[in-house]
Amino acid sequence: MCTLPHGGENSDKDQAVEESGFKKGPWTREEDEVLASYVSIHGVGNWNIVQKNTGLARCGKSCRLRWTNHLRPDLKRGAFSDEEQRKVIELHASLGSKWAKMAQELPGRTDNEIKNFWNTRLKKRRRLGLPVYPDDIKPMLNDSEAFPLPELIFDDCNFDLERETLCMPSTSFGPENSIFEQQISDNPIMHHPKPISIVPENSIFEQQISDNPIMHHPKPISIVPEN
DNA sequence: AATGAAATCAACCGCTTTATA
DNA sequence: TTATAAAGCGGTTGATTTCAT
Repeated sequence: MCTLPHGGENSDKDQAVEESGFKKGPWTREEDEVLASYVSIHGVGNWNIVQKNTGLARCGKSCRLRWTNHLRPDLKRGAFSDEEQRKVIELHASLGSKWAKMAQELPGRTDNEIKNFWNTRLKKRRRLGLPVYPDDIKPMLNDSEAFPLPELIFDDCNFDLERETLCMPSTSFGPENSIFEQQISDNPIMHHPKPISIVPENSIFEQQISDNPIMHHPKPISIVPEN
């Protein structure tokens, strides 16, 4: 593990290299290029030897995270579509805070993205006193599992996904969830889509692919497990 | 235009799970 | 079977950006 002592950072964060020899903080374009090139040749995994083989001053954990969240060629980027938002809500209702599992159902999205999206949304809606779920989605988990913080939640409100507005509050919610189970079987959105490969416009990867011949990936990477 | 608040995003930390010798 | 390393995961933080006043 690349755990580092607290409070030991240099003032120049970008250039800071800790006692352990590993650098922290934002990745530079050059570091991204080194890591992406390495992965294109050797594939993913064995993150701890990346540093040894490339000279990157990053621990394996940091390399894995950077690849997973930013350099993977199949990442979507950009705002979540209405459909994706809806799916995140549905998945959260059924899984709770299982971000990695949720990411498996949303091709091109990372667990970190989904987590950030959800936390932002949750915070906003709590502040506005709006229900976390639209009225047609009931959480399968009990309140404390779905929402660790104590919270007054209105339910059975008509929720406009686009405008995020509360239309008509009525009753409180309970743990019953038969409606949701029905939705999973009825709703085509809930069936796993096929993995797609997208290279985001203006991404580092796009540029590398066009600039660098070794960036033509020998191994397609799927983030969605085969069913 | 300046400023503070809110939102967003990237990255780290620490714990858990899985793989391997 | 056990110990260790590696990988995975969720929570959290802090920097930056955007928005409102």
